[in-house]
Amino acid sequence: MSEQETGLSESLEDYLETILALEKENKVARVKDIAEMMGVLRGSVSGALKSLGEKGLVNYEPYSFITLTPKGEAIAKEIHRRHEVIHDFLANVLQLDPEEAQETACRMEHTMNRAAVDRLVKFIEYIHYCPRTGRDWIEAFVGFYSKTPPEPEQCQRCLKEWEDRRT
Amino acid sequence: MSEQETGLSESLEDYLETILALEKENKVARVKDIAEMMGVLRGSVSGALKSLGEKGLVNYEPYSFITLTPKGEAIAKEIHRRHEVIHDFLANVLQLDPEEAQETACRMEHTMNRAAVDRLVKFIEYIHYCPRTGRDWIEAFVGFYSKTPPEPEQCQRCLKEWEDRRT
DNA sequence: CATTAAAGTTTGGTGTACCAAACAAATCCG
DNA sequence: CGGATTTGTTTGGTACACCAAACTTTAATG
Repeated sequence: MSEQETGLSESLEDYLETILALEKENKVARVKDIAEMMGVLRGSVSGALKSLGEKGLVNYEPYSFITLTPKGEAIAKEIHRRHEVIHDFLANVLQLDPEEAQETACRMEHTMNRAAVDRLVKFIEYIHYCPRTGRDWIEAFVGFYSKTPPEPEQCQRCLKEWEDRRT
Repeated sequence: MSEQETGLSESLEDYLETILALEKENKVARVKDIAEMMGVLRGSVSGALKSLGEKGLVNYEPYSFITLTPKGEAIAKEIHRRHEVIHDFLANVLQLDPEEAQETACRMEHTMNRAAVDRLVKFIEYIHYCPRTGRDWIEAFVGFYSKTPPEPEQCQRCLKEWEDRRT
């Protein structure tokens, strides 16, 4: 019981997310595929499924295919959504390289609750919506973080160019 | 060995961070204070200190006062820095309420590595440096997330007001 | 300085999450 | 069909992080 709102451990949240992905890909999840996708042995999966089954989050009988219950699916989808939002921010706003964004999102999805992620969604929307920011403002961020601090006049020039583009 | 770059568990990272805080406050850390600050029993602290001692991160002899080694201090300061950066983003950019920002930062500090936090620092700087954004742009975010999506003309009005302020 | 209280340690036990490897069931296909 | 292969389960064991409570050391003070 270490986690955020779901009352599940990171590990169990990951299992649900993985099962959701496999359900989409195939129709059901198989122990072997879960194990491969998560990089654990099949025995570990059996244990986790027993636990998720007892919590009413997966439909699981030994030797059966595995599907999410409505409750499990709701959690899986929420975690997956958190992952995507966070990944979007890391990759497209902060512009971390793809691999790093992916890995970091995998960890962060268990540490930001719904309220925080919702606010992050709004923030990303805000950047795109507000006429003062948007795509080109994000792109200009690359120049900011990769070069030494810009001269004030460089900012003025950039600002002027932007104003010209707006007319 | 579950964690980000330090090779330490979240738990051990938290111990280092707590010891750093206590060193600042008093001169050394005491088992009792660590336990209180972290909400664990003293016995748990002894175990953690043994582990940190073996790793060369704290100076620790049974019944002695506790201080960080240079190596331990470097890690503790880096974790603390991550906490502060993340907290700043959550509280002052996303504008989450203080308690939530605090708690979320405590969890996130273990999931973002140095590169990600460095980039986040740059991003926050960028918001304040770039003449198109800055303080008032952040403040206007409140209006964006608390009300229904703004009308385009509302954005135009807001933009005009900003341009007027700039002259 | 001797006793008591506070601080620190140790031991045994819990729950989680994993692995390794022996085992059982299901499936494949000659 | 029926053995071989694959897939899934179980069992025993490790590591971590904690608690509860017995115990030991240190410190406080009458």
